[in-house]
Amino acid sequence: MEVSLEKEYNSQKVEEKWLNLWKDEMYYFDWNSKKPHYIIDTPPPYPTGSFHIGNTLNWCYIDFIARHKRMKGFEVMFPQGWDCHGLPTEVKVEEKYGISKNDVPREKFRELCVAFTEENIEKMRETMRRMGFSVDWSKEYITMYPEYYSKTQLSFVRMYNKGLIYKSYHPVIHCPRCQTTIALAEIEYKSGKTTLNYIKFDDDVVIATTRPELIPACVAIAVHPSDSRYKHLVGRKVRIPTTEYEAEVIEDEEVDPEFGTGIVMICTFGDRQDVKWWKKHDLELRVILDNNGLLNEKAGKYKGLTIKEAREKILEDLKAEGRLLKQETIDHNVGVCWRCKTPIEIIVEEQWFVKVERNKILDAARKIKWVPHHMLSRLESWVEGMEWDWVVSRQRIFATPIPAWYCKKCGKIKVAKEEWLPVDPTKDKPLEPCECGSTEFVGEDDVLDTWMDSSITSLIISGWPNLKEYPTSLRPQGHDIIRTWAFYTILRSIALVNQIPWHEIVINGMVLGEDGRKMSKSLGNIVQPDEVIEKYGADALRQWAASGVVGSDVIFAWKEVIAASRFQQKFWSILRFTMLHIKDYEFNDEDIKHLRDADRWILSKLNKLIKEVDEHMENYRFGDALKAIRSFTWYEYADNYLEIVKNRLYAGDENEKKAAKYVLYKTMDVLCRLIAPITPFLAEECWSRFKEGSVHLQSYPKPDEGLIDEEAEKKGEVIKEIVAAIRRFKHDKGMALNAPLKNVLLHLPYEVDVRDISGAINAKVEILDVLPDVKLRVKKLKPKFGIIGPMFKDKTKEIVNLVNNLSEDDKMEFVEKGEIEVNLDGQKYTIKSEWFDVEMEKVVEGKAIESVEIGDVTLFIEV
RNA sequence: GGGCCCGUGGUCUAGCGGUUAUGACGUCGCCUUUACGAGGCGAAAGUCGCCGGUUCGAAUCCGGCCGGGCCCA
Repeated sequence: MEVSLEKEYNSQKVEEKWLNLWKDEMYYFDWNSKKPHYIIDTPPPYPTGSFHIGNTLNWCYIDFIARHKRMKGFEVMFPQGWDCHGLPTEVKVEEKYGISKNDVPREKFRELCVAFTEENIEKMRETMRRMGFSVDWSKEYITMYPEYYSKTQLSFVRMYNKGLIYKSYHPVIHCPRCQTTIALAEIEYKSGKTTLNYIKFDDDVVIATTRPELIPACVAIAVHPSDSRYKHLVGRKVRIPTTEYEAEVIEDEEVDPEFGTGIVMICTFGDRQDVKWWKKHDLELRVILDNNGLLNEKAGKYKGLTIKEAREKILEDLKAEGRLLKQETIDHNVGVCWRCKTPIEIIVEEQWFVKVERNKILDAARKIKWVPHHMLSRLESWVEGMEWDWVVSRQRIFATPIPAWYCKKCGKIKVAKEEWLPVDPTKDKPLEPCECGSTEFVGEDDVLDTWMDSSITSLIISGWPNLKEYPTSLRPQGHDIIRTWAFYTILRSIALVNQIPWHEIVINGMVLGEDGRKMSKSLGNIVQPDEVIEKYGADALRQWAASGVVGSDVIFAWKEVIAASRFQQKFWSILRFTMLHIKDYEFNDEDIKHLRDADRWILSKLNKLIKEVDEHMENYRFGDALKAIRSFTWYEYADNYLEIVKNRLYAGDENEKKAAKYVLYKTMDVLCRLIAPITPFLAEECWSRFKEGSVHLQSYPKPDEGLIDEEAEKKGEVIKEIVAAIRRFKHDKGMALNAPLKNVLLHLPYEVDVRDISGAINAKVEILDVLPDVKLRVKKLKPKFGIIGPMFKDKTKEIVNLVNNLSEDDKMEFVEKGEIEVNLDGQKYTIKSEWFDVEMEKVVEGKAIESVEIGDVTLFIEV
């Protein structure tokens, strides 16, 4: 075993070394293991090609949990998936090859997307491996491969057969540029300016609209029921300008009387509010916009125009008729396609829908433990506000095909049988004829929303359709996808197996840039994990990740990473010191009999630390866990204990040394294991220098209750305080800290081991039985408000002041007798000294020695 | 406009009814003390966003306001 350690901890060298030595098999999950199982439904990232710092935070949390649980004796499944399908890749591939998806055969385009995604996945895997995540790579799943998407299709078939999926005409959100339907969750809102037009429909009916091009689609006119200006209009039929249609004036609470004229036209459809009103008032449907973005014959003479052209033309016509009364510029928010930022439209099309059973989902969500709990309300308010079912059909190519056909003869829908899967209806045929006897079909060329793939991850990792066990233990994810991934997963789990998907969900925050704002290219505040790893190593980045609070957004801070790497150096120096002294030491539990006060003190603290850290880890408080480890290691163990036992280690007798070495060995053993989930490389390297095997295959430390000893802690604290007081004394006197002192005399009301004190301060230490010429004095009377407050209520402050203002002699008498009588507002009160914490002080008069007070200890120092 | 979260030394943060408000970074002194100078010892620095209320007592609980963030409309 190597005993001399290099002075500097080189994280790059160490981390690369372990990346080469560790085997993937260390983290393989075994269904047959007798240990309790812990299954994590990890997020399958979208393969953009770069594993960003937000992913890093999320995966650090997962890895802390996985490693901790493993060491606690669980068989942990930490799978890794990739959510591949979707528009972003289609767009990238189009850019890369300079083509449009319709320029090549569907199959060819799909192949290009697959190849592109495979490269991206490989890049992201590299970063993940470099971070030291204990992923079970044998459980990797990739949603674009048939073995995965056939399960997506299976889930579709089963939900269709249960009546949970249907086809229907419905208003849907449509991106005119991408030529596809998008989900509510895919809308982004951008603020901007627009023109509000005041248009006269009738002499006393003037509406305000930002969408004049939709006037031909106007199916009603609405006013607020309590708007006295327009009471008389309700029920009147008004001719709609530019058309032959008429619309009735109706009342609705949701009309904003402050906006425009307080009269609003309802169109099918200008925005989601129109859809709500259309449904609520059972209005006519007059769709004037086709999904190619052009107006149709229902728009009359405006047929064939684009939205923009129609707007100009209609405004021009209205102006000519004298109907355009006023135009003003206003701020408004416009819904845009999240991908291409084109303003979205609402159109009516036949689509596939998944039923949203709101109450079932809410019941299920409430059975899951949410960490932090308030994240549940985000899901609740989302679900409660849902107006439409989930549109799952998309007009794209790179996605899971919808396994359905339409009979050419009778038009009936034919959904695939389970055993036919996977299928691609654009090239495969159903294996049985239609009920009408026909064998002629048209394959569905719409595909499924990507969330249909990724919302069954909890099921897939559990072996579905042959579930091995369910629900899973944990879902770790960001709060940005509560309304999508979390919501859809719960929906699907209920729909398919009628169970919650996980027992717990832990939500991580977003990573903000150093300026406290969301990381974005335009702000130039992006930090890539690879850059941090290159400079300070994965462990330092992992410590940064641990330092936040789960659920809160975390600011990326280089100084945190630097502080983390300094701690690693400190840890390493402690190991160096340890190895220097224990190289010839055989660990022996018998040596416990040689322990001195200082040893028992630090061991007691160490065992309390174990309890504390484990509790923090169990509750996902990684920041608190790391903080506890750091402050114990640095400020208790290194700064105090090691300084105190140095003299014993260098100059003590055999038994004195044995005790200290016992502590050195034990503490390093525990610290390596405690910190292993957070800094796996550092822990492994340190472990390997003094023990066999991998620290990651050890058990998490368990507290030894027998070593938790309040009495020892009290004595240890006194030793520490005395040593610190002497240091301070020397510092104040301008002496070197190791300068010898003639003599130190101690007076204290209990026995304490002076061996280490003497060694640490470089002086002879004697215990005095009797105090020399000193005077006792009451230094402080600290009121116990918990007792006095309720007793004296509003008199409390005055009582406390009275006591504090007593003369020195009276205070002394008060403490000696245990009570005193005071007058307040002519009333007498008896005050007991036990209602106060009494601090005494000793004063030496006219002596050539200095005295220092620490608690109930008096120090006399002869220089 | 709605929901949720958050305002504590220069910066970030702990505390969430009871002493003199925690810690880190930074700042300022001092120190070649044989693991670590990326270290050690010590010091200065805060009217706990503002205004009310509850209470003997509020950073902490309640209400309002102001400011920030996230998600949504």
